[in-house]
Amino acid sequence: MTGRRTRQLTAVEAVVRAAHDHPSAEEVHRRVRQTLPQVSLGTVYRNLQKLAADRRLRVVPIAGRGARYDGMLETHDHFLCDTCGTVADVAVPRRPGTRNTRNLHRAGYLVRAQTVTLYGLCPECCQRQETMARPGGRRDGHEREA
Amino acid sequence: MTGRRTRQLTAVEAVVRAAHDHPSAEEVHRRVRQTLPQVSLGTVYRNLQKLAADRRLRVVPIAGRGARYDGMLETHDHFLCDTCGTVADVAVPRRPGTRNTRNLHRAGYLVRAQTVTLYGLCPECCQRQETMARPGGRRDGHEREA
DNA sequence: CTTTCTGCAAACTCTTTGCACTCGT
DNA sequence: ACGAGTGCAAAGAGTTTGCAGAAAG
Repeated sequence: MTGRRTRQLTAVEAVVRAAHDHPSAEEVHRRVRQTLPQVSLGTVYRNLQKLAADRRLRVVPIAGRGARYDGMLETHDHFLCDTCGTVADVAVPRRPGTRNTRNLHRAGYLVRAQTVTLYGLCPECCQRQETMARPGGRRDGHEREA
Repeated sequence: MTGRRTRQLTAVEAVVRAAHDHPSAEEVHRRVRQTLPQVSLGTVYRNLQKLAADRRLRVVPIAGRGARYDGMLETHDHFLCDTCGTVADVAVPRRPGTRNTRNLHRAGYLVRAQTVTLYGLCPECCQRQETMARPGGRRDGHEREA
């Protein structure tokens, strides 16, 4: 499954690895173009897929709208802001024992990886909401936004 | 944000609540039609959105392809099979307060919910793969964490 | 030289939306 | 009766794919 090392593949991997935000495919395309101005979006998608299949990057699925890509391979988790939609890397320390998945193993599952995803408000949005919260005004956190 | 109780809304909620698999919007539409034959897909989407906003169901985002809906509101987690793509409810017991979201709170995050998603092979696919693995046959060397 | 990969554009899938009409309240 | 909700169909967003030509091995 190794395939050829084309400059497009190399560039896509470099971009994802260098990115500290969690870029969408379209965003990766934009960045790759700074080096290889005429790469096509289709090629970016193909290479992202290939890298994901080879486990050289992670795919972070987001509700509704498309996926995000994450070059960080070490174990870490994600925080998704309800309001602004940004994805942040967070460390949710867990015990190394993986005692939790033991009963799954017994049930016949083969657990390859696990992700913790947290939902809520990021510091910025949290503060903004606090500022808007006025006595008498009722607030409730509904995700919307586009 | 309550809105009107239309028969479409009621039917969509009933279907999602009754479902034990994790149906896609299209699948929900198919099922709702058994009761209300001429509901439109658009309406199903609108009602699924509304129910999600009111937190009367959960949205389970899947990589690449569309979202799945889950009527089970109690805390539980999901297992995604790498091969067949099915979503299964699993119980990953955790200690109530012990998760270290405390440092996130300190950092200014407001954590509303958290999900654990496990990836790997479901019992069926696990067995199928075992059967195919022959001595001398190449191994697909993707062993990663647990 | 062969085979895989690319660019392009069209096709596809999933989801959202504008509009006129319907039906809860 | 008023306006939120609906059906329909068309538009949007995101992703995949067929094909002729380019380029990695």
